[in-house]
Amino acid sequence: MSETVVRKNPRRADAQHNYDVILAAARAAVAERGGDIVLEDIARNAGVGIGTLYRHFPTRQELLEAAFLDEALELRQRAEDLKAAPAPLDALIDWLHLQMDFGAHGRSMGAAVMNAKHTEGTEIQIACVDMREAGAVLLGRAQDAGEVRPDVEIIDLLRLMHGIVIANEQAPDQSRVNPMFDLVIAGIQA
Amino acid sequence: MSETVVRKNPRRADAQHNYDVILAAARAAVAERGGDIVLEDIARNAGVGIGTLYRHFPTRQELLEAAFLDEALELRQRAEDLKAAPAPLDALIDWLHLQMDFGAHGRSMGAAVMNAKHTEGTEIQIACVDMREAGAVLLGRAQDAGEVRPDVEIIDLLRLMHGIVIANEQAPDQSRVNPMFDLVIAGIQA
DNA sequence: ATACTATACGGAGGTTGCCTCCGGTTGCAA
DNA sequence: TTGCAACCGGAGGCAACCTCCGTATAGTAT
Repeated sequence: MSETVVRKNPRRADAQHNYDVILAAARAAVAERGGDIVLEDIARNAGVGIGTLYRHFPTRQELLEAAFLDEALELRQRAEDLKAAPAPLDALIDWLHLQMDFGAHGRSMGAAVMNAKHTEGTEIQIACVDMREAGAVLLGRAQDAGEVRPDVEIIDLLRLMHGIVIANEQAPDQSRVNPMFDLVIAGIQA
Repeated sequence: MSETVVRKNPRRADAQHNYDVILAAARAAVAERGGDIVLEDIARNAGVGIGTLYRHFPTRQELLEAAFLDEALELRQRAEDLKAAPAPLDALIDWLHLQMDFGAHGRSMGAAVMNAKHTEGTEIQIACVDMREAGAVLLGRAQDAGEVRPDVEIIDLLRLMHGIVIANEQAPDQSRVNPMFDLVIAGIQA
């Protein structure tokens, strides 16, 4: 959750410290308010000036991406764990459920994490690709087992999970989430 | 597109005129910029003060809803038209495609139009309910024909359409939209 | 035609959040 | 210890939101 991120060209100790503190504050804020965080609040909670925040995270997007890095890593790990599960389709389903849970404050995460189209080599970009590839393995297993149609692609599934979350985000009742999910699952089965 | 909206307690002629002009400006803006319209631009283009805009549309949401009223009406009409189509499932599919096209600038519309949970009796609320019910008829026909599973609900389909649109909104390539759509369609079939 | 008033107009200005810029500060290597 | 590259931080400019209230006028009553 809060391991110090190591950088290629090492920064000064104070800079690294501020980076960590800001990131921690951002994570806390995202956890409770979702993606519509107020950057100046983050800075204040972190005990740094707004300028410092912007130096470390030039865009709101970058801050969000950094805040979600852990989630991407964990989702990848969960996929790894599920590779050994006996029922490939169930494993895939479980993992897709996790996708929705993790992206619960979805709008924010979605844009940041779902697409790995960002500047090559970013930590978050790599993490996203890894996560997606791990998911692709789960999908592949289910396909090899003949449980899922071979033409289904992991990116579509991930985006659908994301779509389900945000389409229900401002709805008062979350009761449609599961039916929608089941409908998608029905759609991928062989 | 621009029929004068009649109101219960008639307003002054100048007020009605301004209402119409503002709405026209809002529709134009929405058509080209999507939901992230700038209210002061709308007012300027309409040739009224910002105060006047806010009197007629106290919240951004209300303005958007009013701007999308036509689309909801047209979607309802399209559903009516498709009721006579020979192939029920194809008719449903066509209509769902229309949903995506109309909601193309989706984020804005989505919240406003997809849910009919707003204050009872609003024009837009009624229009949404009507639209959805018209869609439900299409769905029902496909179900009666044995082409779609009987447990599918129209609300889930609409939200999935919405979800597909917004999940792809910030993606550079729209190429996943159709696969995702097809996947959903596969999921509803009997 | 005139006067009256409920209704409507409009924009100045307060608020919030975004982001930049640059004078001052400081870690750290020599 | 010193010098400077790296870093800090917040003042301030900007954009958009929204409110408030003095002014204007449509519609009506006389």
